[in-house]
Amino acid sequence: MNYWLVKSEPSAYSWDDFVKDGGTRWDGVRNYQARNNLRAMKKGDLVLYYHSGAGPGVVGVAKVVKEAYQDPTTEDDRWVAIDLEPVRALKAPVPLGDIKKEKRLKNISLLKQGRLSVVPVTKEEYEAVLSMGSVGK
DNA sequence: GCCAACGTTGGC
DNA sequence: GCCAACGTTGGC
Repeated sequence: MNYWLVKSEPSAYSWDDFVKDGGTRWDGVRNYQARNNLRAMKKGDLVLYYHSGAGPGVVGVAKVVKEAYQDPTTEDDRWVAIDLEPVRALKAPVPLGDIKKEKRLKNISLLKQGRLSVVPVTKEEYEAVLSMGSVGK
C-alpha cells in the first residue's frame, strides 16, 4: 500500500465536484515525474486530495480504483491516466501553512517539489495529515 | 497580478 | 550536450 497526494485547482475541478461525480479519471498530466508517480499507483492506494490556488490545502482522501492506462485525452502514448474515487472529506481541511509548520511533515514532497501535481507521501506523513484533519486512521 | 521555481524547447 | 529563453504552476 502506497500513499500519494494529487493537486487540483478547485476552480477547475474541486473536491465537491469529485464527490458529486462519485469518482473521476485523473488525466491531462504532462510532466514526466508526475507521470511516473501515476504509473506507480496501485489499486487501493490512498491519495490525499489537495486544492491549489486560493486557500491551498488538503481537503479529502481518495483511493485508486484503476491503475495507469493510456491517457484518452491524447494520442501521445507517453502519457497515462488513472481513476480515483472519493473516500471521505477531512473534518477540517489542512491548510498548506499548517503543513509547513508541522515537524512531521518537514520532508514531505509537496514542500520539496512545489510544482509537481502528483507526489508520493509516506505512511507517516499521510497519517500526520489525517490527524491534523481530525480524521482517525 | 506578481514573482520564484522549475520543466521544456531550441539554437549552437 | 550545454544553456538561454520561454512557458507554466502555484503561493502570496
